[in-house]
Amino acid sequence: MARHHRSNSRTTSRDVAARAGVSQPTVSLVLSSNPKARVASATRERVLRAAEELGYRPNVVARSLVRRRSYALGLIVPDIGNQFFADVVSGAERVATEEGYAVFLREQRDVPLERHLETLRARQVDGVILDAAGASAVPQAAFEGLNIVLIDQPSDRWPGVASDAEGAGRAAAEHLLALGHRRIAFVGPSADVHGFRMRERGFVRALAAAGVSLPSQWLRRVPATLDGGQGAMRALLALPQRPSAAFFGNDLLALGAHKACTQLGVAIPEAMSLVGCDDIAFARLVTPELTTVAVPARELGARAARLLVREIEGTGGPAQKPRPLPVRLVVRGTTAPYPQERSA
Amino acid sequence: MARHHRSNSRTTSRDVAARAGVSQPTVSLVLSSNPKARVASATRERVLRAAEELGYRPNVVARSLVRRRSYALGLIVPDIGNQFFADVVSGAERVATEEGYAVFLREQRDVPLERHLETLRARQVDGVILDAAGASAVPQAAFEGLNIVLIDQPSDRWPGVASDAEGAGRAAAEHLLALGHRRIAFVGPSADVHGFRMRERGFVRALAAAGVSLPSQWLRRVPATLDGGQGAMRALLALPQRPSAAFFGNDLLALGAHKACTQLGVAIPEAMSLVGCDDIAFARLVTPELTTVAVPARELGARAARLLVREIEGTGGPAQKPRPLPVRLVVRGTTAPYPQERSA
DNA sequence: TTGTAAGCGTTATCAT
DNA sequence: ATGATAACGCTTACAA
Repeated sequence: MARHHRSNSRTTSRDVAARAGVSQPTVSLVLSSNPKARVASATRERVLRAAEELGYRPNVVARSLVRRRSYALGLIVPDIGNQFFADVVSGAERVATEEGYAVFLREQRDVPLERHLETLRARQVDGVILDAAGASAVPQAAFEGLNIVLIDQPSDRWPGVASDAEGAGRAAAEHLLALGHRRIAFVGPSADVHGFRMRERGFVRALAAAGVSLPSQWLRRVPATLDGGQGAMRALLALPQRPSAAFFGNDLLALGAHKACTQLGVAIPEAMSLVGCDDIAFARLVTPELTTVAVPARELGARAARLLVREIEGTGGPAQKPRPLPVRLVVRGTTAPYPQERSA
Repeated sequence: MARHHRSNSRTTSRDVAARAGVSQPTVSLVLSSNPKARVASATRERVLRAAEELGYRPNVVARSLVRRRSYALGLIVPDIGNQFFADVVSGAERVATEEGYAVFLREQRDVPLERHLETLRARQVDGVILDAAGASAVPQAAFEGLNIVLIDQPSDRWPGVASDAEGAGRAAAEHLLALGHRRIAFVGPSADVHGFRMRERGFVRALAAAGVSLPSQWLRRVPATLDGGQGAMRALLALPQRPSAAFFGNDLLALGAHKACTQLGVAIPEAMSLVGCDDIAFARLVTPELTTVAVPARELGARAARLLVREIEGTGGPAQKPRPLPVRLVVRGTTAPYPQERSA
């Protein structure tokens, strides 16, 4: 194997050209693997060898400038600390890398979405994936000339991917109903995120379809955290009329509730059935393990990236509306038949 | 407020120049806020207004090409799904953004470190943060001409930041010893990561200093996951000679062990004391809550980014060796005095 | 103080 | 098949 002089990126296509005894554009022709440009296999060999020997790596920045394509994507998520979003990021990053795109990661936190879009645009990203960001609240101008893909947030302006959030809620409700529960609570995130609203809607509708009502004191909105879920369950348990089961907008909430029950000596699932949503790894940590609705977070990220790349490159059909990714009820230990119905 | 024509990034400094009636370099001079270039405040005003009106955003790619600085950082972590690394990423991203740098996120997974470095270099990143990657196993050439900062992985070639891993192990040991435990196990990740080895070393040394030995059947190495911890604890409990307490290389392992004890009816902390390490959010989920050693993951990421930027920009002192970030023992519910010693 | 010119490292359009 | 030549949008001397 040839000895590399320096894999230093200061080596330019000029250097390679000099060493191979060809012109600089020829080097570009050889290495960019432009299909419509044939080059004599003899010179091709010489160029490749020279490049190899010099450890040449094309300067992507220069390429971006002239091609007006950066082969870079922006990825904006609310909170990387949340396992669910971490998985989305992981999936998106993998696909993007496979497709030859690099990804600029942004956490929303206190920076307004608009600013993120601005700075990403300044970096000439070819597109942006927005996960659960309040895209509708931002002036159109901010998106001008940007390829956008939304995750869990339908829009008729931009394409997107989503899980079957309504189906998730429905699956949870039907599971609980089938077990004989009729006094069922719902605990949802206070954040106004479309996916969460849909989970709630699917749940509420399925209850209604079964003739089961959801009184307001059993419908609680709290921050989507462990503490939020814990507080909500405490409140529920303090009610004169306790529910016998509850569905939660995500696993964090459900796990918080799980803890509240354990602390207060409320037996799970005998005295209280719990259903979460997402199926994060920690759902199996608690005892009994959490019954939940599995949502394919990584797959969501992966598809978003794939969709965006397709959009950028103009490949793929004419914006075929992708149907939501299916969710799957995972029955574990936190749900049991409603006590009174056992004889049935 | 003036009406923007289009905040489209196709607006170039030329357009601004035309509208302001100045030459293009003048626009550059005004907007790049180059200190050593004074421009008449009248023209400055005109330029700024024109830029504002056209919604001009400088093309960072073009700037990168000529400055030979991309104001972009690479950030390579083993696994974003791991809460700890997610926090590191979050901290690093925040600081980088504050300092005007964008970050390319890379998950190691199956892609070899060398490849990541290569593609990041092709993108002209100004530096790379490497978290718990096997940097020493990679040929020097891969790092040639790259600014590197290591996290939790000391090296005399590159600067880095680390937590006081040895102190973490020591703190855990001293806590357990103070409670009267003498039969103490250690469960560590099988992965050969420096930080983990140091946690182990601190732990083992503190035991030795107290005259307590760690027989080999109480020292277990398993994958750093919930399942790994669960399996390790099962094995420990199956031993003819059970330990009365155990320290774990990270919280995932400890939580897995927690679950194993619960499943097998081993009372925590009465029959088994557990100490984790990291203090991830889920440490408080279980009942009783996990005693652990808190490691400032976000701060680690933040400092790494700060250090890298300093290195890149040549500011800051001459590579002052930063001391490890302090860790803190958080005593919660999984540790109790050794039964026999209660009378003392 | 400001305009002119050169060049960053590529790709792309021509001639040859 | 390959080599000039001209961009891409910006920064940075150097003139004017």
